[in-house]
Amino acid sequence: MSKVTLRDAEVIATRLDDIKEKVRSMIADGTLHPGERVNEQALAAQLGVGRNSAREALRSLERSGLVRIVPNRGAEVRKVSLEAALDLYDLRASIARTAGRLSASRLENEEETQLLALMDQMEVALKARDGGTYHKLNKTFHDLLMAITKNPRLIDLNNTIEAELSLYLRKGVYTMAQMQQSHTEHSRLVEALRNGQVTETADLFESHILTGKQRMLDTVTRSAPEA
Amino acid sequence: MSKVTLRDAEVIATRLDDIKEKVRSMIADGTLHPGERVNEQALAAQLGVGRNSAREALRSLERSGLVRIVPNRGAEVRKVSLEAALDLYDLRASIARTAGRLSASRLENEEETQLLALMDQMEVALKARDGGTYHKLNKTFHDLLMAITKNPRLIDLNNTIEAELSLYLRKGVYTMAQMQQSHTEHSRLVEALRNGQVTETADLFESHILTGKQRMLDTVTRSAPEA
DNA sequence: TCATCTCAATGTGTCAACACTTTATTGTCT
DNA sequence: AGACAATAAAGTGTTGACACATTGAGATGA
Repeated sequence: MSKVTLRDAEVIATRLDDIKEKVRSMIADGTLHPGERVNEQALAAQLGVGRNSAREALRSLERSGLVRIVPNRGAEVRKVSLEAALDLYDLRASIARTAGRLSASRLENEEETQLLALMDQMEVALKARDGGTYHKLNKTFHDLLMAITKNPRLIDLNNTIEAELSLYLRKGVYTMAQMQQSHTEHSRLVEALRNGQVTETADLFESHILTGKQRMLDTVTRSAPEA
Repeated sequence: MSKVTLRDAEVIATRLDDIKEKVRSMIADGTLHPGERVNEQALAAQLGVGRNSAREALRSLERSGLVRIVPNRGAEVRKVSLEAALDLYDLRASIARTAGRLSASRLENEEETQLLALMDQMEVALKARDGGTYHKLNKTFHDLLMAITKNPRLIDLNNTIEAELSLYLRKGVYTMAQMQQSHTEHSRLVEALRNGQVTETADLFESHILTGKQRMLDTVTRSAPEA
Protein backbone atom coordinates (compact mmCIF):
# COMPACT_ATOMS: atom_id res chain seq x y z
CA MET A 1 0.00 0.00 0.00
CA SER A 2 1.59 3.23 -1.14
CA LYS A 3 0.93 6.79 -0.14
CA VAL A 4 1.37 9.59 -2.57
CA THR A 5 1.22 13.18 -1.46
CA LEU A 6 -0.29 15.42 -4.11
CA ARG A 7 -0.39 19.11 -3.27
CA ASP A 8 -2.13 19.02 0.09
CA ALA A 9 -4.55 16.19 -0.61
CA GLU A 10 -3.52 12.64 0.10
CA VAL A 11 -4.32 10.02 -2.45
CA ILE A 12 -4.12 6.57 -1.00
CA ALA A 13 -4.06 3.55 -3.25
CA THR A 14 -6.35 1.16 -1.46
CA ARG A 15 -7.09 -2.47 -2.04
CA LEU A 16 -10.43 -1.52 -3.51
CA ASP A 17 -8.71 0.51 -6.18
CA ASP A 18 -6.64 -2.50 -7.16
CA ILE A 19 -9.75 -4.61 -7.57
CA LYS A 20 -11.50 -1.89 -9.54
CA GLU A 21 -8.50 -1.52 -11.77
CA LYS A 22 -8.41 -5.22 -12.48
CA VAL A 23 -12.07 -5.33 -13.42
CA ARG A 24 -11.61 -2.23 -15.52
CA SER A 25 -8.85 -3.83 -17.51
CA MET A 26 -10.81 -7.05 -17.85
CA ILE A 27 -13.50 -4.99 -19.50
CA ALA A 28 -11.02 -3.06 -21.59
CA ASP A 29 -9.26 -6.12 -22.98
CA GLY A 30 -12.48 -7.97 -23.63
CA THR A 31 -12.21 -10.67 -20.96
CA LEU A 32 -15.58 -9.36 -19.90
CA HIS A 33 -17.63 -8.28 -22.86
CA PRO A 34 -20.51 -5.77 -22.87
CA GLY A 35 -23.83 -7.21 -21.76
CA GLU A 36 -22.19 -10.04 -19.86
CA ARG A 37 -23.27 -10.55 -16.30
CA VAL A 38 -20.58 -10.46 -13.65
CA ASN A 39 -20.86 -13.06 -10.94
CA GLU A 40 -19.81 -11.69 -7.58
CA GLN A 41 -18.42 -14.86 -6.09
CA ALA A 42 -16.67 -15.92 -9.26
CA LEU A 43 -15.04 -12.52 -9.48
CA ALA A 44 -14.09 -12.64 -5.81
CA ALA A 45 -12.58 -16.10 -6.20
CA GLN A 46 -10.63 -15.10 -9.27
CA LEU A 47 -9.19 -12.06 -7.55
CA GLY A 48 -8.59 -13.85 -4.28
CA VAL A 49 -10.72 -11.56 -2.11
CA GLY A 50 -13.95 -11.85 -0.19
CA ARG A 51 -17.21 -11.57 -2.03
CA ASN A 52 -18.12 -8.33 -0.30
CA SER A 53 -14.97 -6.65 -1.51
CA ALA A 54 -15.69 -7.65 -5.06
CA ARG A 55 -19.22 -6.47 -4.54
CA GLU A 56 -18.12 -3.08 -3.30
CA ALA A 57 -15.80 -2.72 -6.27
CA LEU A 58 -18.67 -3.46 -8.63
CA ARG A 59 -20.92 -0.93 -6.93
CA SER A 60 -18.15 1.56 -7.29
CA LEU A 61 -17.70 0.78 -10.96
CA GLU A 62 -21.36 1.44 -11.44
CA ARG A 63 -20.63 5.03 -10.49
CA SER A 64 -18.00 5.16 -13.21
CA GLY A 65 -20.63 3.94 -15.62
CA LEU A 66 -18.76 0.78 -16.58
CA VAL A 67 -21.28 -1.67 -15.18
CA ARG A 68 -24.97 -1.56 -14.52
CA ILE A 69 -26.45 -2.99 -11.37
CA VAL A 70 -29.94 -4.42 -11.31
CA PRO A 71 -31.34 -5.10 -7.84
CA ASN A 72 -31.38 -8.79 -6.97
CA ARG A 73 -29.73 -9.63 -10.25
CA GLY A 74 -26.31 -8.18 -9.84
CA ALA A 75 -23.92 -6.46 -12.16
CA GLU A 76 -23.49 -6.63 -15.89
CA VAL A 77 -20.93 -4.95 -18.11
CA ARG A 78 -22.70 -1.98 -19.52
CA LYS A 79 -23.67 -2.16 -23.12
CA VAL A 80 -23.52 1.29 -24.61
CA SER A 81 -25.80 1.64 -27.59
CA LEU A 82 -25.02 3.90 -30.51
CA GLU A 83 -27.80 6.15 -29.31
CA ALA A 84 -26.30 6.39 -25.82
CA ALA A 85 -22.87 7.04 -27.29
CA LEU A 86 -24.25 9.94 -29.28
CA ASP A 87 -25.84 11.31 -26.11
CA LEU A 88 -22.48 11.05 -24.40
CA TYR A 89 -20.84 12.99 -27.20
CA ASP A 90 -23.30 15.80 -26.60
CA LEU A 91 -22.34 15.88 -22.96
CA ARG A 92 -18.69 15.80 -23.83
CA ALA A 93 -19.24 18.75 -26.14
CA SER A 94 -20.91 20.66 -23.28
CA ILE A 95 -17.92 20.15 -21.11
CA ALA A 96 -15.50 20.97 -23.88
CA ARG A 97 -17.14 24.31 -24.48
CA THR A 98 -16.83 25.33 -20.87
CA ALA A 99 -13.32 23.95 -20.77
CA GLY A 100 -12.49 26.19 -23.71
CA ARG A 101 -14.01 29.21 -22.04
CA LEU A 102 -12.17 28.63 -18.79
CA SER A 103 -8.83 27.56 -20.18
CA ALA A 104 -8.54 30.60 -22.43
CA SER A 105 -8.46 32.81 -19.37
CA ARG A 106 -6.37 30.53 -17.20
CA LEU A 107 -3.57 29.31 -19.44
CA GLU A 108 -0.17 29.37 -17.78
CA ASN A 109 3.23 29.52 -19.45
CA GLU A 110 4.29 26.03 -18.54
CA GLU A 111 1.06 24.60 -19.90
CA GLU A 112 1.47 26.53 -23.12
CA THR A 113 4.89 24.99 -23.58
CA GLN A 114 3.49 21.51 -23.04
CA LEU A 115 0.70 22.14 -25.52
CA LEU A 116 3.10 23.21 -28.22
CA ALA A 117 5.35 20.25 -27.58
CA LEU A 118 2.39 17.91 -27.93
CA MET A 119 1.32 19.55 -31.15
CA ASP A 120 4.78 18.98 -32.58
CA GLN A 121 4.77 15.33 -31.57
CA MET A 122 1.36 14.82 -33.13
CA GLU A 123 2.54 16.42 -36.32
CA VAL A 124 5.42 13.95 -36.41
CA ALA A 125 3.13 10.99 -35.74
CA LEU A 126 0.82 12.09 -38.54
CA LYS A 127 3.63 12.39 -41.04
CA ALA A 128 4.83 8.94 -40.06
CA ARG A 129 1.26 7.70 -40.49
CA ASP A 130 1.51 6.26 -36.98
CA GLY A 131 -2.13 6.10 -35.88
CA GLY A 132 -1.48 4.39 -32.56
CA THR A 133 0.92 7.03 -31.34
CA TYR A 134 -1.33 9.78 -32.60
CA HIS A 135 -4.19 8.35 -30.61
CA LYS A 136 -2.23 8.32 -27.37
CA LEU A 137 -0.97 11.84 -27.92
CA ASN A 138 -4.49 12.95 -28.74
CA LYS A 139 -5.69 11.65 -25.41
CA THR A 140 -2.88 13.41 -23.57
CA PHE A 141 -3.67 16.58 -25.45
CA HIS A 142 -7.32 16.51 -24.44
CA ASP A 143 -6.45 15.74 -20.84
CA LEU A 144 -4.08 18.68 -20.75
CA LEU A 145 -6.76 21.02 -22.06
CA MET A 146 -9.01 19.91 -19.25
CA ALA A 147 -6.28 20.33 -16.67
CA ILE A 148 -5.77 23.93 -17.75
CA THR A 149 -9.27 24.80 -16.54
CA LYS A 150 -8.22 24.05 -12.92
CA ASN A 151 -11.76 22.85 -12.33
CA PRO A 152 -11.36 19.45 -10.62
CA ARG A 153 -14.99 18.46 -10.95
CA LEU A 154 -14.92 19.19 -14.67
CA ILE A 155 -11.78 17.14 -15.12
CA ASP A 156 -13.25 14.23 -13.22
CA LEU A 157 -16.51 14.40 -15.13
CA ASN A 158 -14.74 14.45 -18.46
CA ASN A 159 -12.77 11.36 -17.48
CA THR A 160 -15.94 9.56 -16.50
CA ILE A 161 -17.62 10.33 -19.78
CA GLU A 162 -14.61 9.32 -21.82
CA ALA A 163 -14.44 6.03 -19.95
CA GLU A 164 -18.07 5.39 -20.77
CA LEU A 165 -17.52 6.26 -24.38
CA SER A 166 -14.61 3.87 -24.58
CA LEU A 167 -17.11 1.11 -23.87
CA TYR A 168 -18.63 1.85 -27.21
CA LEU A 169 -15.53 2.82 -29.14
CA ARG A 170 -13.65 -0.35 -28.33
CA LYS A 171 -10.80 1.05 -30.34
CA GLY A 172 -10.85 4.20 -32.34
CA VAL A 173 -10.16 3.19 -35.88
CA TYR A 174 -9.99 6.36 -37.86
CA THR A 175 -8.66 7.13 -41.27
CA MET A 176 -5.57 9.24 -41.77
CA ALA A 177 -7.73 11.89 -43.38
CA GLN A 178 -9.88 12.08 -40.26
CA MET A 179 -6.83 12.41 -38.05
CA GLN A 180 -5.44 15.11 -40.25
CA GLN A 181 -8.73 16.97 -40.00
CA SER A 182 -8.74 16.60 -36.25
CA HIS A 183 -5.20 17.92 -36.08
CA THR A 184 -6.13 21.00 -38.08
CA GLU A 185 -8.92 21.69 -35.61
CA HIS A 186 -6.44 21.33 -32.77
CA SER A 187 -4.18 23.90 -34.37
CA ARG A 188 -6.91 26.50 -34.61
CA LEU A 189 -7.98 25.72 -31.06
CA VAL A 190 -4.49 26.15 -29.64
CA GLU A 191 -4.05 29.40 -31.49
CA ALA A 192 -7.26 30.88 -30.06
CA LEU A 193 -6.30 29.61 -26.65
CA ARG A 194 -2.86 31.20 -26.76
CA ASN A 195 -4.40 34.49 -27.82
CA GLY A 196 -6.76 34.40 -24.88
CA GLN A 197 -9.78 34.53 -27.19
CA VAL A 198 -12.38 33.18 -24.81
CA THR A 199 -15.43 32.88 -27.04
CA GLU A 200 -13.48 31.53 -30.00
CA THR A 201 -11.78 28.88 -27.93
CA ALA A 202 -15.09 27.80 -26.46
CA ASP A 203 -16.71 27.59 -29.90
CA LEU A 204 -13.78 25.74 -31.42
CA PHE A 205 -13.54 23.19 -28.66
CA GLU A 206 -17.26 22.49 -28.68
CA SER A 207 -17.38 22.08 -32.42
CA HIS A 208 -14.25 19.93 -32.36
CA ILE A 209 -16.09 17.41 -30.24
CA LEU A 210 -19.25 17.66 -32.30
CA THR A 211 -17.38 17.01 -35.53
CA GLY A 212 -15.70 14.17 -33.65
CA LYS A 213 -19.17 12.83 -33.00
CA GLN A 214 -19.86 13.02 -36.71
CA ARG A 215 -16.54 11.33 -37.51
CA MET A 216 -17.48 8.51 -35.17
CA LEU A 217 -20.90 8.22 -36.78
CA ASP A 218 -19.39 8.08 -40.25
CA THR A 219 -16.92 5.41 -39.22
CA VAL A 220 -19.58 3.30 -37.56
CA THR A 221 -22.22 3.46 -40.27
CA ARG A 222 -19.64 2.70 -42.92
CA SER A 223 -17.88 -0.26 -41.34
CA ALA A 224 -20.73 -1.89 -39.43
CA PRO A 225 -24.30 -0.62 -39.92
CA GLU A 226 -25.46 -2.19 -36.65
CA ALA A 227 -23.45 -4.37 -34.30
CA MET B 1 -40.77 -3.49 -1.58
CA SER B 2 -42.69 -2.12 -4.54
CA LYS B 3 -42.18 -2.64 -8.23
CA VAL B 4 -42.96 0.07 -10.70
CA THR B 5 -42.88 -0.61 -14.39
CA LEU B 6 -41.69 2.39 -16.34
CA ARG B 7 -41.67 2.03 -20.10
CA ASP B 8 -39.65 -1.16 -20.47
CA ALA B 9 -37.18 -0.56 -17.69
CA GLU B 10 -37.99 -1.71 -14.20
CA VAL B 11 -37.29 0.60 -11.36
CA ILE B 12 -37.24 -1.23 -8.08
CA ALA B 13 -37.27 0.66 -4.84
CA THR B 14 -34.75 -1.25 -2.78
CA ARG B 15 -33.83 -1.07 0.84
CA LEU B 16 -30.63 0.67 -0.09
CA ASP B 17 -32.57 3.48 -1.67
CA ASP B 18 -34.51 3.96 1.55
CA ILE B 19 -31.32 4.24 3.54
CA LYS B 20 -29.80 6.64 1.05
CA GLU B 21 -32.92 8.76 1.12
CA LYS B 22 -32.85 8.94 4.90
CA VAL B 23 -29.24 10.04 4.97
CA ARG B 24 -29.93 12.53 2.23
CA SER B 25 -32.71 14.13 4.22
CA MET B 26 -30.60 14.12 7.36
CA ILE B 27 -28.09 16.18 5.43
CA ALA B 28 -30.76 18.39 3.91
CA ASP B 29 -32.42 19.26 7.21
CA GLY B 30 -29.14 19.80 9.00
CA THR B 31 -29.18 16.78 11.30
CA LEU B 32 -25.83 16.09 9.71
CA HIS B 33 -23.96 19.27 8.97
CA PRO B 34 -21.20 19.76 6.36
CA GLY B 35 -17.78 18.63 7.49
CA GLU B 36 -19.20 16.29 10.10
CA ARG B 37 -17.96 12.74 10.05
CA VAL B 38 -20.51 9.99 9.71
CA ASN B 39 -19.98 6.97 11.90
CA GLU B 40 -20.95 3.77 10.14
CA GLN B 41 -22.10 1.79 13.13
CA ALA B 42 -23.93 4.71 14.69
CA LEU B 43 -25.75 5.31 11.43
CA ALA B 44 -26.54 1.62 11.09
CA ALA B 45 -27.88 1.45 14.65
CA GLN B 46 -30.01 4.53 14.15
CA LEU B 47 -31.54 3.15 10.96
CA GLY B 48 -31.88 -0.36 12.33
CA VAL B 49 -29.79 -2.07 9.66
CA GLY B 50 -26.47 -3.86 9.53
CA ARG B 51 -23.30 -1.83 9.33
CA ASN B 52 -22.55 -3.12 5.85
CA SER B 53 -25.79 -1.77 4.47
CA ALA B 54 -25.15 1.64 5.94
CA ARG B 55 -21.65 1.44 4.56
CA GLU B 56 -22.86 0.64 1.07
CA ALA B 57 -25.31 3.51 1.20
CA LEU B 58 -22.53 5.90 2.16
CA ARG B 59 -20.31 4.68 -0.65
CA SER B 60 -23.19 5.25 -2.99
CA LEU B 61 -23.79 8.74 -1.67
CA GLU B 62 -20.20 9.51 -2.40
CA ARG B 63 -20.98 9.23 -6.07
CA SER B 64 -23.83 11.70 -5.66
CA GLY B 65 -21.24 14.02 -4.22
CA LEU B 66 -23.01 14.37 -0.88
CA VAL B 67 -20.30 12.76 1.21
CA ARG B 68 -16.58 12.31 0.86
CA ILE B 69 -14.90 9.06 1.76
CA VAL B 70 -11.35 8.97 3.01
CA PRO B 71 -9.76 5.51 3.15
CA ASN B 72 -9.51 4.16 6.68
CA ARG B 73 -11.25 7.21 8.03
CA GLY B 74 -14.72 6.85 6.70
CA ALA B 75 -17.31 9.26 5.41
CA GLU B 76 -17.89 12.91 6.11
CA VAL B 77 -20.61 15.20 4.87
CA ARG B 78 -19.06 17.09 2.05
CA LYS B 79 -18.25 20.69 2.64
CA VAL B 80 -18.63 22.61 -0.58
CA SER B 81 -16.52 25.73 -0.67
CA LEU B 82 -17.55 28.85 -2.50
CA GLU B 83 -14.84 28.09 -5.03
CA ALA B 84 -16.20 24.60 -5.64
CA ALA B 85 -19.73 25.96 -5.93
CA LEU B 86 -18.59 28.37 -8.62
CA ASP B 87 -16.93 25.49 -10.46
CA LEU B 88 -20.19 23.58 -10.27
CA TYR B 89 -22.07 26.52 -11.75
CA ASP B 90 -19.74 26.41 -14.73
CA LEU B 91 -20.52 22.76 -15.24
CA ARG B 92 -24.19 23.41 -14.86
CA ALA B 93 -23.92 26.08 -17.52
CA SER B 94 -22.22 23.60 -19.87
CA ILE B 95 -25.07 21.22 -19.49
CA ALA B 96 -27.67 23.94 -19.82
CA ARG B 97 -26.25 25.04 -23.13
CA THR B 98 -26.44 21.58 -24.60
CA ALA B 99 -29.87 21.10 -23.06
CA GLY B 100 -30.96 24.25 -24.87
CA ARG B 101 -29.53 23.07 -28.15
CA LEU B 102 -31.17 19.68 -27.90
CA SER B 103 -34.52 20.73 -26.50
CA ALA B 104 -35.07 23.33 -29.21
CA SER B 105 -35.13 20.56 -31.79
CA ARG B 106 -36.98 18.00 -29.71
CA LEU B 107 -39.82 19.93 -28.08
CA GLU B 108 -43.15 18.11 -28.19
CA ASN B 109 -46.61 19.59 -27.95
CA GLU B 110 -47.43 18.21 -24.55
CA GLU B 111 -44.20 19.53 -23.12
CA GLU B 112 -44.85 22.94 -24.61
CA THR B 113 -48.21 23.02 -22.85
CA GLN B 114 -46.58 22.11 -19.55
CA LEU B 115 -43.96 24.81 -19.99
CA LEU B 116 -46.54 27.50 -20.59
CA ALA B 117 -48.60 26.36 -17.62
CA LEU B 118 -45.53 26.57 -15.41
CA MET B 119 -44.71 30.04 -16.68
CA ASP B 120 -48.20 31.19 -15.74
CA GLN B 121 -47.93 29.74 -12.28
CA MET B 122 -44.59 31.40 -11.74
CA GLU B 123 -46.00 34.69 -12.86
CA VAL B 124 -48.75 34.33 -10.27
CA ALA B 125 -46.27 33.40 -7.53
CA LEU B 126 -44.16 36.42 -8.37
CA LYS B 127 -47.09 38.81 -8.21
CA ALA B 128 -48.05 37.33 -4.86
CA ARG B 129 -44.44 37.78 -3.75
CA ASP B 130 -44.44 34.11 -2.77
CA GLY B 131 -40.75 33.23 -2.92
CA GLY B 132 -41.16 29.70 -1.60
CA THR B 133 -43.63 28.68 -4.27
CA TYR B 134 -41.59 30.39 -6.95
CA HIS B 135 -38.59 28.39 -5.91
CA LYS B 136 -40.37 25.06 -6.21
CA LEU B 137 -41.85 25.99 -9.57
CA ASN B 138 -38.45 27.13 -10.74
CA LYS B 139 -37.01 23.74 -9.92
CA THR B 140 -39.83 21.98 -11.77
CA PHE B 141 -39.30 24.29 -14.72
CA HIS B 142 -35.62 23.50 -14.95
CA ASP B 143 -36.26 19.77 -14.61
CA LEU B 144 -38.78 19.92 -17.42
CA LEU B 145 -36.31 21.66 -19.69
CA MET B 146 -33.84 18.86 -19.06
CA ALA B 147 -36.49 16.20 -19.68
CA ILE B 148 -37.24 17.70 -23.08
CA THR B 149 -33.74 16.80 -24.26
CA LYS B 150 -34.58 13.07 -23.93
CA ASN B 151 -30.94 12.53 -22.98
CA PRO B 152 -31.06 10.37 -19.82
CA ARG B 153 -27.40 10.81 -18.98
CA LEU B 154 -27.70 14.56 -19.22
CA ILE B 155 -30.74 14.57 -16.96
CA ASP B 156 -29.01 12.41 -14.40
CA LEU B 157 -25.88 14.51 -14.48
CA ASN B 158 -27.79 17.70 -14.02
CA ASN B 159 -29.55 16.25 -10.99
CA THR B 160 -26.25 15.22 -9.49
CA ILE B 161 -24.78 18.65 -9.91
CA GLU B 162 -27.82 20.39 -8.50
CA ALA B 163 -27.72 18.11 -5.47
CA GLU B 164 -24.10 19.04 -4.90
CA LEU B 165 -24.87 22.70 -5.27
CA SER B 166 -27.65 22.42 -2.73
CA LEU B 167 -24.98 21.50 -0.21
CA TYR B 168 -23.65 24.99 -0.58
CA LEU B 169 -26.88 26.85 -1.14
CA ARG B 170 -28.54 25.58 2.00
CA LYS B 171 -31.55 27.66 1.07
CA GLY B 172 -31.79 29.97 -1.85
CA VAL B 173 -32.60 33.33 -0.39
CA TYR B 174 -33.02 35.64 -3.29
CA THR B 175 -34.56 39.05 -3.56
CA MET B 176 -37.78 39.64 -5.44
CA ALA B 177 -35.86 41.68 -7.97
CA GLN B 178 -33.58 38.73 -8.65
CA MET B 179 -36.51 36.40 -9.12
CA GLN B 180 -38.16 38.87 -11.46
CA GLN B 181 -34.97 39.04 -13.47
CA SER B 182 -34.78 35.27 -13.59
CA HIS B 183 -38.37 35.08 -14.75
CA THR B 184 -37.70 37.49 -17.58
CA GLU B 185 -34.84 35.27 -18.73
CA HIS B 186 -37.16 32.28 -18.60
CA SER B 187 -39.63 34.07 -20.84
CA ARG B 188 -37.06 34.76 -23.50
CA LEU B 189 -35.78 31.22 -23.25
CA VAL B 190 -39.21 29.68 -23.68
CA GLU B 191 -39.91 31.89 -26.65
CA ALA B 192 -36.75 30.86 -28.46
CA LEU B 193 -37.44 27.26 -27.57
CA ARG B 194 -40.97 27.38 -28.98
CA ASN B 195 -39.67 28.92 -32.18
CA GLY B 196 -37.17 26.14 -32.57
CA GLN B 197 -34.27 28.60 -32.57
CA VAL B 198 -31.50 26.22 -31.65
CA THR B 199 -28.55 28.55 -31.21
CA GLU B 200 -30.56 31.22 -29.41
CA THR B 201 -32.02 28.72 -26.96
CA ALA B 202 -28.57 27.32 -26.24
CA ASP B 203 -27.11 30.79 -25.66
CA LEU B 204 -30.00 31.91 -23.49
CA PHE B 205 -29.97 28.84 -21.31
CA GLU B 206 -26.23 28.98 -20.80
CA SER B 207 -26.27 32.64 -19.90
CA HIS B 208 -29.27 32.13 -17.65
CA ILE B 209 -27.18 29.81 -15.50
CA LEU B 210 -24.15 32.06 -15.65
CA THR B 211 -26.13 35.09 -14.50
CA GLY B 212 -27.57 32.77 -11.84
CA LYS B 213 -24.00 32.16 -10.77
CA GLN B 214 -23.49 35.88 -10.50
CA ARG B 215 -26.76 36.25 -8.56
CA MET B 216 -25.54 33.66 -6.11
CA LEU B 217 -22.20 35.39 -5.79
CA ASP B 218 -23.85 38.74 -5.14
CA THR B 219 -26.11 37.26 -2.51
CA VAL B 220 -23.27 35.48 -0.76
CA THR B 221 -20.78 38.33 -0.71
CA ARG B 222 -23.44 40.73 0.52
CA SER B 223 -24.96 38.68 3.32
CA ALA B 224 -21.96 36.73 4.58
CA PRO B 225 -18.48 37.52 3.20
CA GLU B 226 -17.11 34.16 4.28
CA ALA B 227 -18.91 31.47 6.23
C1' DT C 1 -46.93 -30.75 -27.82
C1' DC C 2 -47.19 -27.13 -24.98
C1' DA C 3 -48.27 -24.44 -20.95
C1' DT C 4 -47.83 -24.29 -16.13
C1' DC C 5 -46.40 -25.63 -11.50
C1' DT C 6 -42.99 -27.33 -8.22
C1' DC C 7 -38.74 -27.44 -6.43
C1' DA C 8 -33.88 -27.50 -6.65
C1' DA C 9 -29.75 -24.75 -7.85
C1' DT C 10 -27.60 -20.57 -8.47
C1' DG C 11 -26.71 -15.96 -7.04
C1' DT C 12 -27.61 -11.64 -4.56
C1' DG C 13 -28.87 -9.13 0.06
C1' DT C 14 -27.72 -8.71 4.77
C1' DC C 15 -25.57 -9.56 8.89
C1' DA C 16 -22.33 -10.29 12.88
C1' DA C 17 -17.58 -11.30 13.96
C1' DC C 18 -12.71 -10.67 13.42
C1' DA C 19 -8.39 -8.00 11.55
C1' DC C 20 -6.26 -3.91 10.90
C1' DT C 21 -5.79 1.43 11.14
C1' DT C 22 -6.51 5.53 13.15
C1' DT C 23 -7.33 8.34 17.11
C1' DA C 24 -7.44 9.43 21.98
C1' DT C 25 -5.49 8.63 26.56
C1' DT C 26 -2.16 7.85 29.79
C1' DG C 27 2.37 7.78 31.59
C1' DT C 28 7.29 8.95 31.30
C1' DC C 29 11.23 11.75 30.68
C1' DT C 30 13.53 16.21 30.16
C1' DA D 1 4.77 22.21 32.12
C1' DG D 2 5.62 20.37 27.52
C1' DA D 3 7.08 16.92 24.22
C1' DC D 4 7.14 12.30 23.17
C1' DA D 5 6.32 7.25 23.47
C1' DA D 6 3.42 3.33 24.86
C1' DT D 7 -1.08 1.71 25.11
C1' DA D 8 -6.09 1.52 25.14
C1' DA D 9 -10.32 2.77 22.73
C1' DA D 10 -12.91 3.59 18.70
C1' DG D 11 -13.78 2.98 13.89
C1' DT D 12 -13.01 1.15 9.36
C1' DG D 13 -11.68 -2.99 6.24
C1' DT D 14 -12.70 -7.63 5.17
C1' DT D 15 -14.50 -11.97 5.62
C1' DG D 16 -17.64 -16.18 5.85
C1' DA D 17 -22.26 -17.56 6.86
C1' DC D 18 -27.09 -17.34 6.52
C1' DA D 19 -31.60 -15.26 4.46
C1' DC D 20 -33.99 -14.26 0.52
C1' DA D 21 -34.83 -13.69 -4.62
C1' DT D 22 -34.23 -15.26 -9.22
C1' DT D 23 -33.49 -18.66 -12.60
C1' DG D 24 -33.79 -23.00 -14.76
C1' DA D 25 -35.01 -28.06 -15.01
C1' DG D 26 -38.15 -31.58 -14.60
C1' DA D 27 -42.92 -33.25 -13.58
C1' DT D 28 -47.79 -32.90 -14.34
C1' DG D 29 -51.99 -32.18 -16.78
C1' DA D 30 -54.82 -30.53 -20.62
